[in-house]
Amino acid sequence: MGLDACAVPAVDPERVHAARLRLLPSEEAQRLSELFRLLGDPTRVRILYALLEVGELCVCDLAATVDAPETSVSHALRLLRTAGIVRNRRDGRMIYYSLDDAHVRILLDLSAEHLRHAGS
Amino acid sequence: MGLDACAVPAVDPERVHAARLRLLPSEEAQRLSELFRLLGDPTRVRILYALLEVGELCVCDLAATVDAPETSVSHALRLLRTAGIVRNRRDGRMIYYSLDDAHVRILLDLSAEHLRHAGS
DNA sequence: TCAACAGTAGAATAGCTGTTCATATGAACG
DNA sequence: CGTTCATATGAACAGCTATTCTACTGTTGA
Repeated sequence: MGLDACAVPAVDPERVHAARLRLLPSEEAQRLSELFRLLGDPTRVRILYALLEVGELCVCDLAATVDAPETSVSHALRLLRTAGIVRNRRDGRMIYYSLDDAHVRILLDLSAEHLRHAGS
Repeated sequence: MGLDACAVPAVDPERVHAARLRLLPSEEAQRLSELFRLLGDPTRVRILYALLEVGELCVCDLAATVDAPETSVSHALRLLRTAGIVRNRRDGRMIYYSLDDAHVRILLDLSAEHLRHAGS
């Protein structure tokens, strides 16, 4: 069914074929890796956990919380916002951020849980 | 309790203090982000999903499965092995890889599940 | 209207990262 | 032994990315 375009010689073609049938499509792997990549930065992870714990914070308080310069936090937030992971709301001169993705929230929750229980 | 070292002015110091108390330690944020960073590459994600589905594959068959050059796959596997995410086993001239981290397995499972159900 | 403030946006830079090529290891097999 | 096969390793290079500095926008309040 047109799944064979491998330029690499296989040792066990049968197993490879089975694997390729069950493997997630490369487009989804792409999207998933992009999500993980966004979580792959200490500042962004701390920002997300702060939002997970507190619910909503303005940029200034987020910066104070994760102890990073405001500009840096703002840049991080833009990436997360573009990806639909966080959402913002203006109130006066302040802009409040919060989580906006149930998927990510579960991922963070699960990971925090495992950090607490496992050594690694 | 020595949690205050923020060079950033806070608007709502009380909320910031509460957030800082509940925030995961920066060392754990570091480790967690390193894990996510390893998952933040399409080739590595596909390798891991192939192993998740099939259980065990040699480098050659992994390369055929994810359709990437063997050298590239080998490099990716070294990163994952160093991080304790995969394990290898020699059998003759072939080396078989498999998942070696329950935490990561759950993360992958959960993410695949959400990819199937949600649009994003 | 003007100054102060919260945040955004852009450019520049330095460090990291994935890929590729070339070479090395180590096991099988004649 | 020597060749072949499966994989690992190291170096080099190009592209990406996080950070910083600077300048800008939009809001408040006098």
